[in-house]
Order: sequence, then structure tokens, then C-alpha cells
Amino acid sequence: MFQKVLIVDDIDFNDVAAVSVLEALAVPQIDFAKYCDDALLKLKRGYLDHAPYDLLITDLSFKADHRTNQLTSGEALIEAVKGLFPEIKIIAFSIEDKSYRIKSLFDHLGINGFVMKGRNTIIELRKAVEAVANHDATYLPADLQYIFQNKLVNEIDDYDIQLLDYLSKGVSQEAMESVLKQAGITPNSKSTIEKRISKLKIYFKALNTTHLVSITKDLGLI
Amino acid sequence: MFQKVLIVDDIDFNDVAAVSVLEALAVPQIDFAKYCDDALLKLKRGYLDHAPYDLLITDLSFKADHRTNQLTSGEALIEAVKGLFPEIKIIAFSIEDKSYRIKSLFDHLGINGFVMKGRNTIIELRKAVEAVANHDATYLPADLQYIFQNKLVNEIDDYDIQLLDYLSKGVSQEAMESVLKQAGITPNSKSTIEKRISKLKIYFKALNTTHLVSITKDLGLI
DNA sequence: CATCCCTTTACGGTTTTCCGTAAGGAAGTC
DNA sequence: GACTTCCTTACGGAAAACCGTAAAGGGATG
Repeated sequence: MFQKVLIVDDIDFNDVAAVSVLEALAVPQIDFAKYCDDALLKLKRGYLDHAPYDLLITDLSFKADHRTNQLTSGEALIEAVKGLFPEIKIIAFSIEDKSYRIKSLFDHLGINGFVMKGRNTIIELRKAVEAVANHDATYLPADLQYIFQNKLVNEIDDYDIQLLDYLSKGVSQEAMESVLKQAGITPNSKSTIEKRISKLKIYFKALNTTHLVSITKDLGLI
Repeated sequence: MFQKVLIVDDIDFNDVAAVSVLEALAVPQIDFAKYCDDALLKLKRGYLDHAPYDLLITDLSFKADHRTNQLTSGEALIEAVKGLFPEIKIIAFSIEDKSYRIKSLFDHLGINGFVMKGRNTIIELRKAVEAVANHDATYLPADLQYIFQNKLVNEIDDYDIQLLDYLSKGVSQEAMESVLKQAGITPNSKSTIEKRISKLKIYFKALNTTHLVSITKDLGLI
């Protein structure tokens, strides 16, 4: 079992329950952080003190407040941590069931486990920690494993997401061509852009571009 | 102080912390429900047993799962409870800081307090329960009181919300006229609709309709 | 290097949105 | 009743989005 665990979550309520789960698993040292920046500092401190953390459990979404932070999301934190301490195990922990975001955590950030906050978080978190500790494998609850078969998250690529993101930020199709060129994204002709958006509309059964953005926002793609 | 409190939240993690707050306030009986339907049943049971609850603390958003429920949101639960047991105090409890939704809880549903899940939930919940117990008044944390001065939630009316909602569902401006007529909503001329949408775009600094819907979705207006 | 296949690009016409101007209508004031 | 004011409706031209067709480019294959 893990010896030193850091829990990162901005909602204090969650710490109370998380600590009870870890105590039940006989984890000797459990620390907390409410901000991603603080979390990274603690991880560095542990490393410098020759007492590194061996498990990081982090939320994905953090509320903004008066403090200005470098890292503002769990994704950013995980990326930074993976860069500095590739050895540490990471379990992400979120209320979101947006499959695209979860899949990308495994695919791009290489997390070891994912737990969805819901009606069985206590049991799920326990299972996830045990699985990551013992089998050295990745843990994903049975009810979320569909995301790797799900056609949606496989058929929609990064280019599509980028396009949808620009659309949601108010970039017109007219202006999209030069925006993509600026950003160094290809293809970027007006014609291809039109065709992609049109394909997305068919895919998501959207009646128009506004509808398309609304749908994909609900799905958590953007 | 309250004698019998019901906590309704679908995330089991929150119960652990909530109960510790209430125990610290010496509440003798604390019950839980993970579904709104169950919550209503427990409240009815209490009433029939001549041991009614005197405080309801409820989340607003509930995840859908295999169960089919009558009440699927905190708002629906609060409305039902207010109808059956007007005497009971209600504190809503949510991760959302969407001012429009919170304001409407006070204005339309008459809740007694609101607590936002965040970095100080434990203290805030305690304060809210004490305030509602003692002063018989409504409790809203200082950092949220701006919502009642906030021009946004006062200047945007139900008609605007309706319009934005239809737009997000893919209704074109072209079709909006007849859709509004079908729904019995006035004014419904193409011209007025155009003007309203245009006003909203200026208000929210949106570059086009898609951007407008994206912004207002982020704000929680729709 | 010719061929096929697929993606990207170009173009043109139709529809929808956008935006300004102006007319119509209801309520309130003097 | 004339006038002002505010809201709604009507209309028309410009811009953008939409949609189909066709040409150009870029790999892979034989």
C-alpha cells in the first residue's frame, strides 16, 4: 500500500471523506492541497526532503478565486507532475462523466486511475487505490469502460475539437481561415472548414452551428 | 437548534462531511437520501409519524442513473416540499455559482439559505444552519450577495432566457416566429426576435449567435 | 510514371442572418 | 384629442452561412 498520499481538491467537504477511505487502507501519511499550485509545491518539498509522495489523487476542476494561480486545472497539474515526477501514481477524481475528457486523461496524460464522484465514491475510491497499489495497472470503473469503445470519442479528432472551440468563442466561419493560419493549424481553407462543420452537424444531428456548439458543450467536448 | 435534519445529496462523499458539521451543532437526528424521490418519501414518513423534519439540506444537481425518478433536481424537490410542508426550513447546497439559478431559488422557491460547495463549505454550512435556526431569516454568504445587486440577473428577463433556450436547441431565427406563436409567447415577430437577440449580443459582448449561446451556457442562464 | 483514392481547395448560387430605417399601435400626459 | 414615449412590426439591402459541384494536390500501388 502507499506510504504518502496527496489529495488535491478545492472542496473541503471531499477531504473529510477521502481521508477516511485512505485511513481505512492504512495509509500512514495523508496530505491535502486546495490549490494546484500548492499541490505541486508539496510534491517538490517531499522530493527534496527525500520523502516523495507515491500517490496523487486530484480533482479536475478548481474554482477561481482571489488567488492567481499558475495551474488552474487538474489536467495542468497532472501534466506538470508527470513531467517532474514520472514515477508517482495518479488517480483523477471528478464529478464529470464527460467521456472525451476522461479518455484524454488516460491517452494523453497517462493517469493510473479515474474515479467519478457519485453515489459510490467511497467504494470506488477504495477500489481504485487498491488496484493502482497492487496491480500496477490502470483502473477505470466498469460503468465507464464504454468510453474506450465509444465511437464518438474516437471518430472526433483534435482538429474537430479545435474547430468547435473556436466556434464557441465567437470565431465566424468567415474569420476561421485566417485564425487557423495564425495558429498554424491545417487544413485551413474556408471550404474545408465548412465541410468539417457540416460533417459535425450531421454527426451530432445539430440543426445549425449554434445548436452544434450547444450539444458539444453539453457533452463536455469543449 | 434543529431536531431532525434531512440531507439530500447524490455524492456520498458529501454526507460524511455534512454529518460532522451537524453533529458539531448537536443535532440529534440526521438522515440522508441519495435521490430526490427518496427524500420526499422520508419527509412524508416523518410527517405521518408525528416526527416531522425541521430542516432540509439539499443539493441541486443529481446524476441520472438506472433508476427512474419523479424528481430529478433539487429545484423540483424544493418545490414539492414547499407545497406539502411549508413550515420546513430549506438550505440549498450546490457547487454552482450561477447567479441566475441561485437568485431564482430565493425569488421563486423561497429557500431559507444557500451554501456554495467550495473551499469553506464546512464553515459556511455551519453558519447557514445557525442563521436559519436562530434568526428565522434567509442566509446567503457575503460573497454571493452581489447576485441581488447584479444587473445581469435583473436586466435579463424570462423572455430572453426562453429565446436563448430555443436558440441553444437549434431553432433558427427564421423558425423562431412560428415556434413562439405555437408556444403562445409574445412578442413573436421576426423583427422583434432579431432585435432582442441583437440586444443580448451587445449585452454579453458576443460576436455572433453561437458565441452568445456559448457565453450564456457558461453563465448558467440556460 | 500512370493510376487510383482520398483530402483539400476553389467557386457559385441559395438561404439565413444581420442591421438600419421606418411605420404601426398602445399607454400615459397635458 | 394632440403629443410623447416605448414597444412591436415591416421591409430591404449587405454580410455570412450553407450546400453542391468541380478542380487541384498528395500518397500509395503496380
